[in-house]
Amino acid sequence: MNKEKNLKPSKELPLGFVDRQEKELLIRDFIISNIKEVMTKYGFQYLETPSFEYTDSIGKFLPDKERPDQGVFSFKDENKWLSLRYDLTAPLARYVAKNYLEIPKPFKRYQLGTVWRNEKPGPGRFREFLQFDADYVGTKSLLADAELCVLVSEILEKCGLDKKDYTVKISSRKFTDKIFEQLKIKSKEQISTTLRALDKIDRLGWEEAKKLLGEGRKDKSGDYTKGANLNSDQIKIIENALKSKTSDSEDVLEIIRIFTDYNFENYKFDPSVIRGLEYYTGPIFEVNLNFEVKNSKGQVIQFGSIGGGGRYDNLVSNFGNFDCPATGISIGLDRLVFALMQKKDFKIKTARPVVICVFDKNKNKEYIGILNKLRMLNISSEIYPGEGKLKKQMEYANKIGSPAVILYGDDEIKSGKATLKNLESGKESLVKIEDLANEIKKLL
RNA sequence: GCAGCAGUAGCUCAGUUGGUUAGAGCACUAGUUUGUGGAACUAGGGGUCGGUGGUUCGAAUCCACCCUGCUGUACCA
Repeated sequence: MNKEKNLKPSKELPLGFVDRQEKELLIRDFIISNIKEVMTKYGFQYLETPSFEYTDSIGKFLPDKERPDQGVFSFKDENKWLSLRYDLTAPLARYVAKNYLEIPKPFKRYQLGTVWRNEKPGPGRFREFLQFDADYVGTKSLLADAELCVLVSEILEKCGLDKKDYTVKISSRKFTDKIFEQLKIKSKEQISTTLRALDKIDRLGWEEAKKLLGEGRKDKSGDYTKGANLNSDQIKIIENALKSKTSDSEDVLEIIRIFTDYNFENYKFDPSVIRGLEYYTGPIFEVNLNFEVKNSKGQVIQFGSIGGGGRYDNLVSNFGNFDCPATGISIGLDRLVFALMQKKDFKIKTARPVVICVFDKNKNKEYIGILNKLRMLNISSEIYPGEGKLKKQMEYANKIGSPAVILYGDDEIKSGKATLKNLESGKESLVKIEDLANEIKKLL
C-alpha cells in the first residue's frame, strides 16, 4: 500500500512556479496589447530571442568556478553550459553584438518573453515570469533614456493606473560615484555594501538603512546583516547628499529638462535608487507603485518595484570590439498583473458561453443548428458538454458564469420556440429560433 | 543561504494535562423537485493528522532529524 502511494506522481508544482488562470491571463493579454500599441507608436521593432543562451553569453559564469552562478537555471549540454535567460537585456546585448553590422544604428527594439530566476519567490514574485523590455542601442543621447520613462508611463496609464498610482524614480550612477569620491572609499566590497544599503532606504527607512551603512542590522526575525562599516562622518556625508531634492548630476538634470519638454511630470529624483550593481553606467530608473498590495492572507506586503532600467554603455562591448552605448527599461508583467488585480476599480470582462441544455441525445441536430446560428454571430456558446439531468446542467452553467441557458426540449420543439433563461435575473422567455441570437446579444 | 512561525479532509481551521472508531464550516456527490442554477433541508463520500525514526501499555499531541509552506532578511544581473 505504502509503496503504491509513493509511486504516484506529485501534483505539487516546483517552488516558485504557478498555474495561471484565465482571469490573470486576460489582464496580462490586455497589458500586452497596450504594450504593442505603444511600442509601435514609438517606433520600436519587435524581437524574439530564445529561452536558452550559452551561459557565458549572458554573463553568468563565476570567474573562478566551473559552474554557472547560482540564480540561473542551468544544465550542461555536450560540455557546454546552457542557462535559461534571467532577463531580456543580456540576450539583447548578445543579439546586437552578433548582428552589429546589419542592424540600424541606433537600434530600437522591444521584447516580451518569459524569464527564469532561481531565487526565493514571494507574493507576486515567481521563478518564472513574463518580462517586457524596451531598449535603445547605439545612442548616447539622453533623449533615449527620457523617452523610455515616458513610454513606460504611457503603458501603465493605458492599463488603467492613475498618475497617483505610480512614480518613475530616476537617479544616476554618476551621482553615487561622486559620493564615493567624497567618502574616499575605494574598496569594491565596501562600495557595493554601501550601494545595497542605500537601495534599502525605501523599504527599511533611513534609520534602519543607516545601521547597514555602519556596523550592521538585526532584522525582525533576529537575523543579522553585516554593514559597510562607514564612520559617522561618512554617514553624515551620505545623509546630506540624499537630502538634495535636485541632482547635481548633469545627466539627471538633462533628463529632467527633456521630461519637461514632454510635459511628463510623474517622476521623482531619488538618489536611493540603485538597481543592479553590475552593469549600469549612467542614468537609472525604477517604477514604483503607490498603492498597497496584499498577499493571499490579506496582509500588506513589501511589493517593491514593478520595473526599472538604466544606461549600460559597456554591455555590448563585452562581446567584442564594438563600442556601443545602450539604455533600456523592463517591466515585470506578472507583478503588474498581481498588483492590478488588487485595484478594486479594475475589471476585465470575460466572455462565458451561453449553454444549450441537452434533453435528448437524438436531438443533436437541432442543438447544433442553434449553436451554429449563435457562433456565426460570434456569440460564445456551447452545447452542454456532459451528461446529466437538467439540474446538473444548470449548476454547470451557473458555475462557469454563463450569461444564459437555452432550453429546447419536446415542448419547445413543437412550438418552434426555445426557452431562453437569463441566469443573472432568473427570468425566462420563449423566443423564436430566428430571434435567439438577437435576444442574447441584448443581455450580454 | 540565514532567522522566526507553521504543516490535521479539496479549502479554512478546532482538537483540552498523551487515552476508544480524529471533528466543524465551506466545497463535493445523491436526494427532497423523473424540465430548472445561485437559498434551504436530509443523507453520503473523502484523512495512515507533512515524512522518517524514537519515548510510551498507548502519540495528531512529547523528542530528534528531514521535507514543505508563510513572513522577514541576504542575493537579485
